[in-house]
Amino acid sequence: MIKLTNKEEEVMRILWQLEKAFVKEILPKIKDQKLHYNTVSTIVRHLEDKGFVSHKAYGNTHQYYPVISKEEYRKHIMSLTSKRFFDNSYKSMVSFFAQEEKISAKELREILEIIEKEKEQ
Amino acid sequence: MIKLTNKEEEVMRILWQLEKAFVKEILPKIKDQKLHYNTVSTIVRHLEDKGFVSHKAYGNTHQYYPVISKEEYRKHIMSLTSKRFFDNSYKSMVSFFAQEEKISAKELREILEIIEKEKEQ
DNA sequence: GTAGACTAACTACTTTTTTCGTTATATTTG
DNA sequence: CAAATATAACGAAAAAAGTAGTTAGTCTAC
Repeated sequence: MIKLTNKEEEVMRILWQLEKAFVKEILPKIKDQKLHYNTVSTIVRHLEDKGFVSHKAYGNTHQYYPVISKEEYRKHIMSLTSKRFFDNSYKSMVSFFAQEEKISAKELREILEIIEKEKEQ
Repeated sequence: MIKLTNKEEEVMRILWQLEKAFVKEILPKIKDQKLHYNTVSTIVRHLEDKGFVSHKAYGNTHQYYPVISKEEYRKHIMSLTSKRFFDNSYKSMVSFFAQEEKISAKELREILEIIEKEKEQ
């Protein structure tokens, strides 16, 4: 999977949230910064070139939607992150969260319960 | 904390691994690509400007070492990632790993045990 | 001490990413 | 249909990141 630039990733997150959107709907969702309409339009077209989004045309205006799902991309990103910072071990990543108290024993137990239930079926 | 570029991050990972290094020791550790000595030297100096590394001079040559620890940076990166892709919830990140079978029930239980042991003390 | 090897600093060029002006086309309103 | 408005596409400028040549200084070995 091709790496997205920062701005491309930001627009993708907006598209995942909105599910489908016109450029002018994406525009006000961009944080920290007021971008030009054409800037966003260009970014979206780049995303289309890279195969991350597609569009449905209504006359002259395009409604864009994700082709790559948030789940697929997350998987890819987390795989990179685990490689880069945790010796490719998700277990050590989760241990790290536990040590940093980003996740509690209670939450871990809740997740465990869900897994075990699924196994039974 | 300032965001590092891709190459800067790669060099930081090498410095975290080596703990301290001269440019010529970093050079052969760079993957996928043969970089020019000066390129790496420039990257390291950028890292110094950004406050991520410092150096000890031996005459004219500099031995560089991390000032920001791997743990600090990981914390920062994981916080960003959880915000961007998991609605700021580490629990849903870990659930995601479980669903994708990146981590097993057994491993989760092992982590749990460690936490609970620590609590007792 | 002088030639050769090595290094950091500086500088400039290249590539990638981000930004937006211009244009052409379509749509809406009167 | 004409004027006003909106949009996509294009293209190019600006900014950021990546790369490496040149220079000047230091060290080493003769």
